[in-house]
Amino acid sequence: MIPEKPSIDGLEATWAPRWEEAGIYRFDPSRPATLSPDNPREAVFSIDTPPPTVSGSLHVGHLFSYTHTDTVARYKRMRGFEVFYPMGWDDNGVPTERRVQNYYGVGCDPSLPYDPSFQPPAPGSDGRGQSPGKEPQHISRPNFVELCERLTSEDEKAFEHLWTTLGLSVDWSMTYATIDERSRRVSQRAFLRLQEKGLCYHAVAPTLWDVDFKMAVSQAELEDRERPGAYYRLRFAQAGDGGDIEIDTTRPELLPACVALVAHPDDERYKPIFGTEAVTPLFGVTVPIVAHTLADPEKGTGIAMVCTFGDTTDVQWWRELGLTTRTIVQRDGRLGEVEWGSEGWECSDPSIASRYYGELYGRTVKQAQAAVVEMLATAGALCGEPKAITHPVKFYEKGDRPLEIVSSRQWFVRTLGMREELLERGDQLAWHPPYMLARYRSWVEGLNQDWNISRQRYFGVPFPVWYPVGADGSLGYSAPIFAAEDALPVDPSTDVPPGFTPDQRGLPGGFAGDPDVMDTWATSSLTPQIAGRWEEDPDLFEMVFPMDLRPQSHEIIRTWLFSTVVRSHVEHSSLPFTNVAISGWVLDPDRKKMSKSKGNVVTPLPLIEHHGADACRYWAASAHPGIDTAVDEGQMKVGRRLAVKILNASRFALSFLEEAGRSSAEPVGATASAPLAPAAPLEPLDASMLATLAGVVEDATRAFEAFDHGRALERTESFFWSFCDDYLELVKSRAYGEVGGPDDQASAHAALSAAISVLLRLFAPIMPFVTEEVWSWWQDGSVHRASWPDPDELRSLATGGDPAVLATAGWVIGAARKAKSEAKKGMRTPLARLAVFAPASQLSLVKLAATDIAAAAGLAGTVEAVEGSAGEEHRVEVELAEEG
RNA sequence: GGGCGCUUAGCUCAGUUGGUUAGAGCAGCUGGCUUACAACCAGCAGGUCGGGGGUUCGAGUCCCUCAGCGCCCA
Repeated sequence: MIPEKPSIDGLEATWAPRWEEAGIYRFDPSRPATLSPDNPREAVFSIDTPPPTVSGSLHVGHLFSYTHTDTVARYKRMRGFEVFYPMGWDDNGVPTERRVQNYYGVGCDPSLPYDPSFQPPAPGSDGRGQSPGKEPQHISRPNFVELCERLTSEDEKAFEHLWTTLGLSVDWSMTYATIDERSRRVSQRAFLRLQEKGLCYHAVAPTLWDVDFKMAVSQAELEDRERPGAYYRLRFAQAGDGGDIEIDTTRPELLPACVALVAHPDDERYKPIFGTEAVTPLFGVTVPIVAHTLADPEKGTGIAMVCTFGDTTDVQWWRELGLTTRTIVQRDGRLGEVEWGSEGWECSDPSIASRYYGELYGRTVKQAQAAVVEMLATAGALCGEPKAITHPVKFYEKGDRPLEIVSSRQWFVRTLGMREELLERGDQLAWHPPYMLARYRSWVEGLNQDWNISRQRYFGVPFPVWYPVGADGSLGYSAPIFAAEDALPVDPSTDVPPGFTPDQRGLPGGFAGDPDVMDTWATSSLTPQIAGRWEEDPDLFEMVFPMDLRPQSHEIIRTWLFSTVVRSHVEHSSLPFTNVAISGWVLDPDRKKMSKSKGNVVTPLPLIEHHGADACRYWAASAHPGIDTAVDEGQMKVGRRLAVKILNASRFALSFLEEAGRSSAEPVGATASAPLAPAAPLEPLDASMLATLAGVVEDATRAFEAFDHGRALERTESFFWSFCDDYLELVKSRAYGEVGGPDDQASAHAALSAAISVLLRLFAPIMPFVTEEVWSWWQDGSVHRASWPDPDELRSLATGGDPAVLATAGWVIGAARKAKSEAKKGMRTPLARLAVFAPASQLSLVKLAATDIAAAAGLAGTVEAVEGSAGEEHRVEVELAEEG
């Protein structure tokens, strides 16, 4: 049944619930074995969905990149694959934790036991928690996690609403969250496996540290930011003969932590003094003068002071040169206590050093810098004026103050040792677009520290580890107690290790839980294992792993992609997925990067409400893989117009079938279930159109196989518009039965229904709503479970079809339209004469469609075909009929 | 500092191994209520393909170089 006045408005609300009810996107684990008994894996297309951070806000970038993936999922489903397309929620991590703390006015204390009767304080009226200054209520980690789960389930609803309105074809029965029980179990199991393989270790080491979050940060979470600074030139004394050495530093406040001076081994200026010693100004500490190739002779005076620790180069020098450690910066970013003269802090005069240091103790690094500079100036150890510079400073990507490097106990994964293998894995992966591999390679090549997976936070997956408490109350870090795999997931803050009783917690001879949680990437690096139910549903895991597709954006290649490759490499000796499709960023309409601080973030739902989901998807799908794209409502309007056109053109083409008295059950379309078999051979024009369409199907198929939905759409769309402008106009009269006989009319009807059937299926992955709506008028089942069009089937229908016939006929009626338009007449104006001047080969094409051309052009007589000599320009002469 | 990408009409972008006169949409202009569509349709106009050099019978496309923008890494 074709509605009288079809509309694209409201299709989302109609179809999204019907799809869910009918379960047409449900993954059927029994089907792959039916499709491919020898290797069920081959019948599956699995997608490692990016779990969005649910405590973050909805962003038009979500609409953009998830549409890309959905077009591929829909395409593969139509190709006959059983598509595994779950959704995940990334709730684990710092953003959620902060939100919960503010919202409920609570703080987490992992030393507290779980309180089953705990009720959260009422959230603040504005959702921002308790009144400022009020001391947060301290609660146990499990209680805190419950609050996080309560709040994130609200956020998840907003995302789910967006996804269903957008028409994502995910299987909602497979949804996971990165903090749910399975994710915790999988993360802990994978951690224990790392431990067994010796690929994970626990150590006190220099650690990148955010002084506000009071949390370790991994190399992957670093961000360089250009900050103003200054070079201060400090005068050191040479030990012994009393000469001076001048060094430039941007961090004079670390002078008390100086452990050496370093210059390049080839630097002639310093060669003579390598192996000798220098004395620090103010504090009188004797430090060695050493050589290392990382010292830059061009920088400052070419000799630098090494402090523990000012930056990652200091760490490298300290490690490779075997230097001593003098720690002054504490975890709160303030300078800690130092007992000058004690072991490790030997100096020429402890009382002087203590006096100077007294000015610095307890201050922030920034305050200490001002103080130390003043003291240096007074002491005459500062050479000249500070030289202002702008330089890159390392920050935690979510942090506000520069990172410090402190010594702390952390869990590390041994990634440095597997650099070569990881580079090989990157080469084995199919990258779309291919050049994104370079980002992975440059990241892996630049690794300079093992992956720190522990975070001093609460809302994350705990380490399944306890430590024995010694008789003196100290923790036995060298003898950690690991949970048994079959007990997972555990929370060591409430669960008790094997062989202990709850009352032994924290007591000498008892145990204590590891207080840290895993880095959020340590969990999300396992999304293929979590979604695929690793070791919990082996049949499923076999069918979906390694995943076929990992869609993601380019800024998390070094985090999500890298860490997922690491986990799969060490646990499964394989890639976690075979293809990665990288989406570009969405830029604001002025092509600027969107950010909250700029206030230019566009939210997606209003766009869908205004333009329709198909229109928004059209805009998103128009983008090519990896290319940054500006929000363009103009393109959405174009998409909306296309959707309306699909509706109207289909209504027109299909109306002939209804008029001819066919029911929807009859074989009217070239579908797999009902292949079209016309009674007589098709008219040349009809066969030409279908042959052209067969080529379009091939192009679109090739594009989708390369994950290039933009190209597939472009080819389909451009054919569709010429189909509407030229073919529909040419065939109209014959389809109405105004010209030609019953066979000619039947040919038109057959070609129209075949074309609409194919076009709807080509558009279905991109515009699921309007195509489903039209499909429902005349076909059984969902277009999204129909088979992808087959070019060979189309060609067999269009036997002998020559695409040139339609192209030529279109050129001729285009000339007629142009003549009418230039004469400022309406398109219905009849023609007195239409003559085509062209070589014989082209004229024969014109003759094949002459009747349709005459009818479409409004020509009463016949088309004149005049053979031109070779080299003569092809042209069409048109005379309009006299008025009246 | 090293690397990657981009630069084509006023705007947003196509242009797949080099091959007729470089395409589309939007915006603009001129027309048309046409029996699918006026939230529509038809037509027109608009480009020395970032600059320079090279390879080639032939370059938007390949090579070199320079510039601008963006990103990645250090």
